[in-house]
Amino acid sequence: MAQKTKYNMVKEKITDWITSGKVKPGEKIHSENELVKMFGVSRHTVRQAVGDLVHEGWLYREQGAGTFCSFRQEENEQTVLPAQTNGKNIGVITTYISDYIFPSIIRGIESYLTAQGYSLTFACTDNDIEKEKQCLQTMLSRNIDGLIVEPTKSSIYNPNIHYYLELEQHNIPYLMINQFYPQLAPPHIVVNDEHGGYIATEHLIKLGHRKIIGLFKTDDLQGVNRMQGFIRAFREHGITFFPDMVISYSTEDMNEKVNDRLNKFYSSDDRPTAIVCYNDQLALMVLDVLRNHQISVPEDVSVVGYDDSFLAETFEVKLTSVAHPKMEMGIEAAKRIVSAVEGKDNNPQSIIYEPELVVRNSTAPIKSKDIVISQE
Amino acid sequence: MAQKTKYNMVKEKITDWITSGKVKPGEKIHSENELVKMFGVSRHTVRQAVGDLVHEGWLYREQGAGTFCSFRQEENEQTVLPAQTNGKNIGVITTYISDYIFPSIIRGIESYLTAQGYSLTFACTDNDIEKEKQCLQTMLSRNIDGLIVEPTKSSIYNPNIHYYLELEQHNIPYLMINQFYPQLAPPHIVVNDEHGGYIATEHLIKLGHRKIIGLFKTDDLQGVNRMQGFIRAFREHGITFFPDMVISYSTEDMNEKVNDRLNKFYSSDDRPTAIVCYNDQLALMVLDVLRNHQISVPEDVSVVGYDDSFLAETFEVKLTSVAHPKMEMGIEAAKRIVSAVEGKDNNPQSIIYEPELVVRNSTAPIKSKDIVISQE
DNA sequence: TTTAAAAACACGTACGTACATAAGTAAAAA
DNA sequence: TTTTTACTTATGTACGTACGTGTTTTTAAA
Repeated sequence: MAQKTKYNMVKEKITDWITSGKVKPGEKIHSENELVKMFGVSRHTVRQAVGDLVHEGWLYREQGAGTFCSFRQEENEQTVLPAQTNGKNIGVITTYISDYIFPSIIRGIESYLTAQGYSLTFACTDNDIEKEKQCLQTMLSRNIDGLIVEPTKSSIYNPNIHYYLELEQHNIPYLMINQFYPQLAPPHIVVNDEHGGYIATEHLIKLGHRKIIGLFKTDDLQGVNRMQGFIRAFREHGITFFPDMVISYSTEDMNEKVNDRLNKFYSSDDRPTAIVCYNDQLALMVLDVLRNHQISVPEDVSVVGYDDSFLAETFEVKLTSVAHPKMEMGIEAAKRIVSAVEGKDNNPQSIIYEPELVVRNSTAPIKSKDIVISQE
Repeated sequence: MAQKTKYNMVKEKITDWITSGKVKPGEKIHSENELVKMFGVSRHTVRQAVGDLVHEGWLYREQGAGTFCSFRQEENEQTVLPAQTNGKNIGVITTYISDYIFPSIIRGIESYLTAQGYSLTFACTDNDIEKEKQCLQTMLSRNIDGLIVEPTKSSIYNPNIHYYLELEQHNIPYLMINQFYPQLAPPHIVVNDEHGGYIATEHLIKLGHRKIIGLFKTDDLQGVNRMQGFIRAFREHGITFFPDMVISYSTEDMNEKVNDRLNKFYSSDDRPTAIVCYNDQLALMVLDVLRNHQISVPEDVSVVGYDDSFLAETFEVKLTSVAHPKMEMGIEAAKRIVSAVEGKDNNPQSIIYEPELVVRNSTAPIKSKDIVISQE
């Protein structure tokens, strides 16, 4: 993960010496000038590398004598924060708690943390940047040892970046779930939403549908990615894509916008034969609108949801939906933050889950009368 | 102490700004180039000074934006754990988080606590007594200042009572939500579930139904109370009540028991004309079973749910359901625990919300052919 | 008015030099 | 042999330059 700057490469080499046992605690490492010659970099660069390692506790310097390997690398992380004897505290910040999908993630996190004797401090932002700021401040002023965040409005610029930088300064590990801010490039656990949008759309294309519309929430990256997968499916299958086939909305204008556009579509003759939805909850809304127009699913129109929530199973039409491991993601997030907090894994790796399509009754092959002459 | 090197002098000046309050947490300090001019030193020197202060936790840098004052300077001088001056910590223990109904209560609690600068430590028990014990232990070992609990399996004897007694010993206020252990008689915020069960049943009786069955989860007091209301409605309207009209189940055997009994009913000739459900989620299950038997709602059978959740509104048949103020309960719980923690109200009063019936499309007057000769 | 490109700005990396200060070493003096 | 001195080597401080990368503001175009 560390960028491949020269000083980072020097740092890596030196830490390698230590971890491999080539240099033992208390032993002198090569002098700055020697390192300059060895790595072919300037003394400034060597000093930056060594200086960093001194701060991180790997080495210590003695003027006039040399630079030496530290005796206690174990205590690297413990130098800043005082030891909290019994069980640590992990912060969790999410956007919505009422959304039917988050409870399973939070439940995953909670179950693992409690089992480990950790406690969980919780806050949610309602997808409001001002509230996110407040939550981060509260978390920082508490003695949290790690943080799991679902970023707020991740598709637009986020002004709260410096709070995350400060977490790094204090050596408090954090990871992002569901989405992440590209500017920070933190460890993250996400679903490959682009692929999810793609397979949902591809499924419909393979059933013969051409007039497919997509409904996506675009104030978070999840929605934007699903939309991109939607569009890619058109391109890769050589199907003409018209911009008005995508309806994007934000949390605030969801109700009006989706209703309006959908009603417009189904009042005209240019009716789509399939609809890809941002999530299952939206799919329910769509089904409700369709019912009001006396349009039956899947006979007249196919509908695909996303999340494979319990809603997909309990509805009158069982929803075809894109599935991803919700609870596992929570557990995995908890596991990684715990091992990061315990210093077992200073640079947790990211995971990208590949979603899968669960086909149910809401999608069907296109009816012969609806087939349009291919325009390619 | 510090040698009078140039970079030490720059460091001193900058820390002065912070300690004197000239620069507040989160505020930007002068840029490196400005500092160069101000102190008449080179940029290298400024960078060394600022870099040191970043490592010491006074400042943090943001590439492209500037250098900012840190939010937690407390750690610089701190020797012991800071006495959590700002905002207290409230514990919340619930049974299930995935149940569609709890998120709104938790959201109510969270929104109020965050607005008050409080933080929320969360745990859930999965309705398991062993886990409840663990959660209570964790909460006690943390420095929580108040506790909101939804009791686990409140209808059977609870072996964790002494943890609550210990809370009282430590003068940590707590209150129970949704249910409460009668043995403790703590302040509680609940819905009058007995009345809820009563009005749901009364509604059906007034529509002419006599063969009414009730499905209730009886491992918590909520379900037991709703069932008692169900039975009282029969008695008060002078209608004979047969014990087999009630199907009681527990969390574990819900799926089999409900399905079995319901299938048995609808395979025989002794079909009920109305069903009272423990909650909306169960109502969905019931609707699914009915669909499989080609029984239509509300024409053939009326169904009443409980909770008035979003499920009631988005289904193909809009559910008649018993409504209670979910989010308000959370907010009210948070308000009361906060005033208890702040000593404004040492003995918070209990609230009992009276539920109301929301009539939608899933209930209808009994069809004439189904009317049975009254037996009174 | 909105949007997009360009410029200005701020921190990040990397090179160079010079001299200071502390520690160890070897040669010279006591 | 011991002590002093000078030299060498090591890190420490401090100056300079240049260009990279990301953010913010300004400007110009649509």
